Amino acid sequence: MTSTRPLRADAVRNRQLLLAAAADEFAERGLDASVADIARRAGVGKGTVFRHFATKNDLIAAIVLDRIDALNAVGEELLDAADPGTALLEFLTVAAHQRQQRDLSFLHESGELPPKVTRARERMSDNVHRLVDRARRHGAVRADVTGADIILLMCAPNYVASYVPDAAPDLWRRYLAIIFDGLRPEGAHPLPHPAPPTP
Amino acid sequence: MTSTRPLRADAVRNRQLLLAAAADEFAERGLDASVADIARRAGVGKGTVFRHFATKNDLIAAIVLDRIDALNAVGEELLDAADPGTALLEFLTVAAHQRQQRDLSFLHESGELPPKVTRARERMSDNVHRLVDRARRHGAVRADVTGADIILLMCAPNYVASYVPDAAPDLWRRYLAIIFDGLRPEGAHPLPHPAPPTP
DNA sequence: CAATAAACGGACCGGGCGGTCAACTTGTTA
DNA sequence: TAACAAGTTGACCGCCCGGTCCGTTTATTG
Repeated sequence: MTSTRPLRADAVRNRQLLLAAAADEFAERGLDASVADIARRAGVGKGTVFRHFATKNDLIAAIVLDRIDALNAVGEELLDAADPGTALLEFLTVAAHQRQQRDLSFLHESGELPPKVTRARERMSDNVHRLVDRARRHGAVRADVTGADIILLMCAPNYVASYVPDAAPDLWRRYLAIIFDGLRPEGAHPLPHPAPPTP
Repeated sequence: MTSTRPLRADAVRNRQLLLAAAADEFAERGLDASVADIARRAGVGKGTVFRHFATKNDLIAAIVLDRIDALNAVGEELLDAADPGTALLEFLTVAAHQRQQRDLSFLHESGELPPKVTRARERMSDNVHRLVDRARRHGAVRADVTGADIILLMCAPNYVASYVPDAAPDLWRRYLAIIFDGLRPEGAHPLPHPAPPTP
C-alpha cells in the first residue's frame, strides 16, 4: 500500500545505466567488482548507487532477477514446443548464453535473498522440471536425471569455458554439447549416486 | 647453490600444521579465507605464516603443488593400466575426489605462478593427454575430445555439486558419471565448437 | 649450561572495501 | 518562474585484509 510517486526522469536513466554497468563489470571481473568501479563505469557518483540499491547485494539481486525472469519467459515458451528434446537443449543454450563470461551463478545461494528472487527461482525450477519431464517421456533424456540435476549442470559449461584465458566467446557451446550428450539415453551408464533433493 | 641448514624441529611441525589448516580453511570457505583465520586454526601467530610462506599466494601455491604432484603420481601409474577407458575414469575420480569440497581449481590461472607449479602443471597436462589418447585409440572416448577438454572438465563435477547446500559428500560422483557418459563414443553428437589450444 | 641464531607472536601499517551523510543540484509541479 | 522535494555527489567512517617488524622465546650445539 505504499503509494509511490513516479521516479524522476534522470533517476530512471541512472538506474538503467547502473544496471548495465554493473552487469558488465560483474561479467568481466566477477562479483568482487567494487561498487566504486561500477559507479565510475556508469558515470555516476558512488552515493547514487546506494540510493537505488540499498546494498551491493540488492544490486546483484536486481540483475539476477532480470536474468531469471528472462529465462523464465523463454522456458515457458518452450514448454509447448514441438520437440521436447531440442526444447530442453534450447533452454540450456539460452541459459548458458545469457550467463556468458562470468559467474552470476549464485542463483543457488539459498541464504537471505529478496522474496522476489526466491519466487522467480522457484518458478524457474518448476519450468526446468517440466521441461525435463517432457524430454524424458519423449525419450530424449535418460531416465535417471532429474530437474535438480539440470539446474545444477546449467552453469557448468560457462564455468568450464571461463578457465581458458582469452577463450573464444562461444567455447561454452562445446561443453554444453558434451554435457548434453551425457544426458541422452544412448550409451548411458547407471549413476553411482542418487539425485539431490528437488526443493 | 644456497646451502640451507635443516629446519628447526618446531618449524617443520608448524609448517605441516599450517599446510593442513590452510587446506581445511580453503576447502570450507574458498580461497578468500583470511591468513589470520588460517593461523588461528593452526594454533600459530600470523607472523609465523609469513615466515614460512612469503605471500598468501605462495601458501596456496604450496598446497596446489602438493595436490598436482599427487595427481601426477596417480596419472603416471595409470598410464599403463590394463583398460585405458577405466584408467581415465579412475584418474578423473581421483582428481575430483582430492579437490573435494571447494575450488582450488585455480590450476588454470596462467598468471604469475612459481616455476615449480608451472612445471608440475605441464607434467599433468602431458599425462592427461596421454591418458586421453590411449582411451580414444581404445574406443573408450569419442574421437573429437582432446586432453585440453578433459583438463577443463576435470573440476566441473565438484563445482556443480558444491552448489547444493549440505550436499552429500559424494554427490560429485553423480556428475562425474554424467559428464563421463558425455565423453563416450556411443550416442555422441558432433560438437559445435573447436577444442581450445592445447598448451 | 651457556651462547647463539632461528623461529615465533602480535601490535602495527597502508590500502581498499561497503556503506553513510550533509551540502548541493535539478526535475517537477502549480 | 518560484519553491520544494527528489536526486546526486564525494568526502568520510569503520572494518578487515595482506604484509611488516621487532621484542621475546626456544631449539640447537659445543
